[in-house]
Amino acid sequence: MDPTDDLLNPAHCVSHNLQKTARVVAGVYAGELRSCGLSRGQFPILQQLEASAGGVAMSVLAQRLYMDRTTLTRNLSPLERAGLVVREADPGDARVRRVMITEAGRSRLVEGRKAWRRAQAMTLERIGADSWKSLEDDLRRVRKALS
Amino acid sequence: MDPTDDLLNPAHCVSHNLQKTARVVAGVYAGELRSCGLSRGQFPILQQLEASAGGVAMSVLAQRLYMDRTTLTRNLSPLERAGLVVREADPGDARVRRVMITEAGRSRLVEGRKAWRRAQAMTLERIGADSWKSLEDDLRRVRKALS
DNA sequence: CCCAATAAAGTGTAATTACACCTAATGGAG
DNA sequence: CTCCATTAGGTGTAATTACACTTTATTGGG
Repeated sequence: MDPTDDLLNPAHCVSHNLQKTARVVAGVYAGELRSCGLSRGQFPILQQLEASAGGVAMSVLAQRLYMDRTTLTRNLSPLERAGLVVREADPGDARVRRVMITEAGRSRLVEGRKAWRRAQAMTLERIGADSWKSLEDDLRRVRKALS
Repeated sequence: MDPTDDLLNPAHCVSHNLQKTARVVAGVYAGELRSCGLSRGQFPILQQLEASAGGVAMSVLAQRLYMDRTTLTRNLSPLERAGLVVREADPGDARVRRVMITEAGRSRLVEGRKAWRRAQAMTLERIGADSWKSLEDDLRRVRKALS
């Protein structure tokens, strides 16, 4: 008997298991980040932008975040309204819009990282650092295998 | 040096790693389920309702799905509009609304499970069934540890 | 019995997600 | 140089997520 037969039961759904675990974990981070006015989705965007000197094109940023490009467009709106990022035309290619973090964005990130670190430390303590190390590798493998 | 120091770097964020992996995987399932008119979020709800004979209270259903109760309220709207579920008052407690799957919901689930099984088989083939077995256990442990 | 604490559920608002579709700019084939 | 396939990006629409707040019903202490 094929041992994967058991896994073809909806209770073992890869998508739903990841989804609901992500929801539970996101709650911890959202709770800490709220104190500095950042949402769980905004922090990774700013974090990625800080590491991208000179700005980065929408499509490239979306790929790095494993995010749909149109989702990123919507998610940047509140950040732009808050003055934490700017979008400006690329001098070499008029189709490209380069996204950049502002000074206000950088200083918000300083606060954000403190909150994030509390959430990460809290989470690691509860699930175990070693446990997370192997889980993180497994998740990376899953993304690589499917994209 | 504390080996968890390295994990306190935003690149190792538990929340974001789970979130982006969930997004990638969800794409596979959404692609297959679209053919039968169910979204990635609707399938687990119907699946859970089919296993709950006699209907189930909103709060209980939300807990079983590791979902916020108010999120569930919104997610049931399209399902109710489509006639796949009904909400009716509990005879014993007027505060409680029992959610039930309809006949139309059950027959949609028959189609949904075929689509789901394709997505699950496709995913397992790419990430490896053994790999998923241990990952599934780890994810369950994470949920248990945080909720 | 009465009322305050608790519990179940919905609503306002806003962010997150993404498919289908649209516009505009680029660049290569002829 | 022209034309059109390709690429970058935004918009319409709709589902997903969840906090703060409200409403309604139950229940337990006095």
